[in-house]
Amino acid sequence: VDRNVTLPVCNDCTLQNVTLCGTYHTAAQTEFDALDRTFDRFSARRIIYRKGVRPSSLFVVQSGWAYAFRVLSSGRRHIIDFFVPGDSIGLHVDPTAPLPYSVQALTDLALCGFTLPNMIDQGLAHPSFCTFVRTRVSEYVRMLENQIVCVSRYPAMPRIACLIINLRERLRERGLADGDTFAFPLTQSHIGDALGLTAAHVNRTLGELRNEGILSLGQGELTILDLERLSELAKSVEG
Amino acid sequence: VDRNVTLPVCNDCTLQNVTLCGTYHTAAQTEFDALDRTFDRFSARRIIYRKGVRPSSLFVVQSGWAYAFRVLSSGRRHIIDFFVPGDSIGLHVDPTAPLPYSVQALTDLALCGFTLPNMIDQGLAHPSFCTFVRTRVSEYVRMLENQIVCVSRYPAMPRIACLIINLRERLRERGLADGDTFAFPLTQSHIGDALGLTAAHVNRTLGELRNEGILSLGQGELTILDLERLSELAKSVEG
DNA sequence: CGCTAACTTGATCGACGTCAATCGTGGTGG
DNA sequence: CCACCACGATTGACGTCGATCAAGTTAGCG
Repeated sequence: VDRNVTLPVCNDCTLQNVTLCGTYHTAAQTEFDALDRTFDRFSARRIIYRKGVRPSSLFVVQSGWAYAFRVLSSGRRHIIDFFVPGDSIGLHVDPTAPLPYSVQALTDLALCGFTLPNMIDQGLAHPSFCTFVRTRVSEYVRMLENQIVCVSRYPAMPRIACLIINLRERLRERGLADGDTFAFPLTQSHIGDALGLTAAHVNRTLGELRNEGILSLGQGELTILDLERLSELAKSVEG
Repeated sequence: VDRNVTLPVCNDCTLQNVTLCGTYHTAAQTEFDALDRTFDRFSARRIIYRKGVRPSSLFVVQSGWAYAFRVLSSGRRHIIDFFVPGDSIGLHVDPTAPLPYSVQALTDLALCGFTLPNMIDQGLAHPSFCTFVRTRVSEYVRMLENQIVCVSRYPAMPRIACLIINLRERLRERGLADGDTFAFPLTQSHIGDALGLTAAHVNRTLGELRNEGILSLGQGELTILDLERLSELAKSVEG
């Protein structure tokens, strides 16, 4: 963990319009400046939170990807959610309870950190912050509900299509996609562990998508070649 | 829908210690009494909320069961959650957004209703109410995350064991279980639609549980005969 | 005493897991 | 510069869980 003394300037942050901290900063700048703030770098594979600890900070991802996961009693890993730049780590959890999952850096990662629970408690006094939190949480709940439908009822192809469409959406919202091309650091194991599939089967399914000319994938970059058909595959999931 | 003029007296409510409204009532009785309150009865199978509408009331279940569901494009139903007495209907959703699911009465149902969003907005001024809401929501989030792991990684037996153990827990918290016997109005289709299984397969799996002497089930009542082994089957799920 | 919803059971089939081997590639040390 | 290694991608053979389809059977209900 590399903790810098010099904090980045929020006004220069390209994500300020989509982040929790940006919302707070806009709502009450002087109060925000008084917060206990850090800027941390984690290298890929580094564990950021370990399941069972009480979270001490809320992190906002500035760059890089991370993911929340559990290790099942069978030893297999289950990935609950991915974090991309702009996302908050630790927003949907009860800050007074032990974390129900671990969080690991998927790529090199830069995080803005804020001490809990002060940050939330103070922030909630501001309506715009409050709305932001409520919206994110109910968005996350809807996402989880969708995910349950997806993994419990649909075969591999729509699950994968759905994951890719969702990530595309999130990355585009944050200005991190160049048309239908974007960074995609997930391995096939990550995809499998997130969707309840084996890496072998993910491979076969991705192969099919490539053969059909629906997407191309390599060098940590994904390009959707035929959004029409990919959406078609994914949209059976929407209830 | 049968809307009574005479409201039940909260002080007589056997669930007041576990409900959202009970918490509010305790925190601020006169303010609570000024709320716009209703008491509604729905007969079994009646639709309470239809997906896509903006919820106008928050309901607290006084007696009976309900469930939240979506209809998939294939025409199949997916059950997202069950509501038992003491649960709030409409607590985890964004009250300003259209509902992401429909809600249907599973048995005859009695609900205490409160107009939204006033009830939430006013209530949040009280710390105990606020804590209650936050705890319920993060509980629900944890439950959804568990459910994703459950349905995406485990075969039918642990899924069913897990569902039964969870319902047992919730009913016991509310004093609605007589030892390990409790009301169980779900049909095998309900179970299947909640767990991503077909009714036929649920039937075979329940048959196994019965043959093994782990539980008995009939007449809308379930008895856990061997909690030890049932927990064993379910606990592979805990991450 | 029909009628319907729910439960039960059997036969067959397909998607996906498992296991195992191979290939490709980037990083590392000699 | 090259041998080596580890991790990820790829591919094949085979087995299994649960879906599907199709009968029955039971139970509640007017």
